[in-house]
Amino acid sequence: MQKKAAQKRRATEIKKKSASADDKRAHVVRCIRSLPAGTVSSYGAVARAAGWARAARQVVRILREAQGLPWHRVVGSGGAIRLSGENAAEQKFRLRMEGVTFRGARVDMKKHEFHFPNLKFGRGEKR
DNA sequence: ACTGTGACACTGG
DNA sequence: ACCAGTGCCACAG
Repeated sequence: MQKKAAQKRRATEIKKKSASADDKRAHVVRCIRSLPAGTVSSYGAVARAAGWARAARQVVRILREAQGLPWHRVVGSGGAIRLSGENAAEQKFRLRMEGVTFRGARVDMKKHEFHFPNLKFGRGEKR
């Protein structure tokens, strides 16, 4: 049975290396999917909610790559639309369709920011 | 290995 | 309100 033990050891070692990044991605995806229509969140907030503080840019990457996500519900801090041209228009359009209101060029966060419930991924560090 | 780039965030003028 | 500078993580060249 040493063979089996060895196999297991190898497996856990591999997991130790690759697992975390993938898990984090999964958490981010889940957070985004959990955004109710008519609400928004920010890149940084999503990252923290997923237990991956300071990974706002990775959230962006995921938003672009992953399919079937309510990408339009994620904006920059303060409710700023960070896309440009057609994309920005598209996002604003979709948000408005869901009843989201704007204050000038940005989403009215007071009214629509979504506060993630305490999910227990891994404590998002503080700064 | 180093540099540049990105749908970012935060601080300080 | 607008801009730099800095920090951040991942990926492409």
